[in-house]
Amino acid sequence: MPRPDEAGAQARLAVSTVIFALSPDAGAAAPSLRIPLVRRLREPGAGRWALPGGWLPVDEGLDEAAGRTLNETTGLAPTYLEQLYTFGAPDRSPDERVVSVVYWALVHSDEVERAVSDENVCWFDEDDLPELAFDHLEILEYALWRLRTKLQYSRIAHALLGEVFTMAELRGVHEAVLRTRLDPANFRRTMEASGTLVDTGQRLAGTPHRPPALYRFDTASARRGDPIHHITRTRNAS
Amino acid sequence: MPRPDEAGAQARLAVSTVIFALSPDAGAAAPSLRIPLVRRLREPGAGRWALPGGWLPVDEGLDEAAGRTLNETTGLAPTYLEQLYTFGAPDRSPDERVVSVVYWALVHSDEVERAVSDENVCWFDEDDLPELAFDHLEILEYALWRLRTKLQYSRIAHALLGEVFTMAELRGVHEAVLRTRLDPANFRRTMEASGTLVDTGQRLAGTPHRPPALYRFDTASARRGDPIHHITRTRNAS
DNA sequence: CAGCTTACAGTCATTGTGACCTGAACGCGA
DNA sequence: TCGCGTTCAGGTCACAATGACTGTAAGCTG
Repeated sequence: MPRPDEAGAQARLAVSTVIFALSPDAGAAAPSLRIPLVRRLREPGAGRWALPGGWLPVDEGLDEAAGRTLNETTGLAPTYLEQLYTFGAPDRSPDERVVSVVYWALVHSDEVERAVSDENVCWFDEDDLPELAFDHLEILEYALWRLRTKLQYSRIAHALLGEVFTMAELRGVHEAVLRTRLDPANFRRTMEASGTLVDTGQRLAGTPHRPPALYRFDTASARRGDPIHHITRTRNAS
Repeated sequence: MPRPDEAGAQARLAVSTVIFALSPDAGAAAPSLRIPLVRRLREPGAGRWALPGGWLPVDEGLDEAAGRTLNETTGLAPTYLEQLYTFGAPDRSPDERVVSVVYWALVHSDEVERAVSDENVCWFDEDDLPELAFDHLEILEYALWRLRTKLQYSRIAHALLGEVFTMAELRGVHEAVLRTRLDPANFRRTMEASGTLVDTGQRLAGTPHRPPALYRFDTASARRGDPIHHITRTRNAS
């Protein structure tokens, strides 16, 4: 790292997070992706919706700042948090130069109901987004692309579900994210071959049909691939 | 983007780049990956080797700053430049808080000879690295992982070669990066099926054996995949 | 021209995957 | 109680992709 040449004007560092969850109405219809946004109260961009975030304190790490600001503004505790990209075009904010380190997060569907529900914090459906502030729409679309891409080679769908889940629920996550129908038999075969699922032995009772098996994600087998470690928190209170 | 809560201490923003090229001794032995590093002249970390980079000016974009600092310190003009990751642990620099937006770049092998050759700018072999300053070793290893991973699903090997190349040269790039032997016939079949190569019709004369065909990369077919656009410059003078 | 090396083309077996089928297990209504 | 419908769960079949291998063509050297 070089030495500061001058003590003059400098870009400000912000941290923002794109949060994904599934719509809780998992009853009959297919679930859809939802994203919480916060309404901006101050200029620039007052009134518009924006990604939750905040300025980076001098003594806080990037991952910690992303998790904290996300929790402070939405009350959510993510199960998956990963750095997405750093956006720093000189004109992305009208007044001053702002560089945003953007993260993306996945939260359990049952966590959504415990989230802050405010007139300034609102959940939007993936294809029913409002007008966003700054370049946040571009950021959100990039995060969506990354989620869809990573779902196909990594095993992150469990981060959108609860502790245990049925094969049909897991398939529903893939179908909702990828926006396509998947063959139940082939999906089962692929997931069982991946070795990341553990059959709990339990079965979900009360269904009008044959009770499905309940699975758990094998945390031991998930530690390969990306060398940058991702935060996979157990839920903590805000 | 929120409003500054205080005008107090703030992290400084730096931009660094991990540059990859192949060793020019493409005569007989297999080429190897080489990385240019610069010697730090000032504290902290004076005397150690570090990634080329510099502070981010207020009015310059991230991509532009990465390309400029890379060119100023090494004299290189990269053919491929992509953002890698942003490193911002609070203790990664001893004195002040520094957040580094790190890029990775590929340069043509013939570009290496035009590069600055200084006692403060030196090329190191991939497995003969010196002691690096700060967390730059961790950064470099992550960039290496990304290069190896991306080479297998994207077509970026041409960025390490010249304008035209033989199939054996292209295979040599893959073998050098992936550190493994590849079957010539299967490699040819895979590359021809990818549709990214164009036969120039010319053949490389002067070889002691059957003259190989010269290929060119099909720039039109390379525009798919990652929605974040990468800089693919034509070479420009420093 | 013999002999060598590399370029390039083709074959065969294995594997992964999409499409489809069949039986099993449950609740529900007649 | 007994079909009956629905979903779970395990299987087969066909095709594409790929690794291992063999064969032929085209240049140079002695």
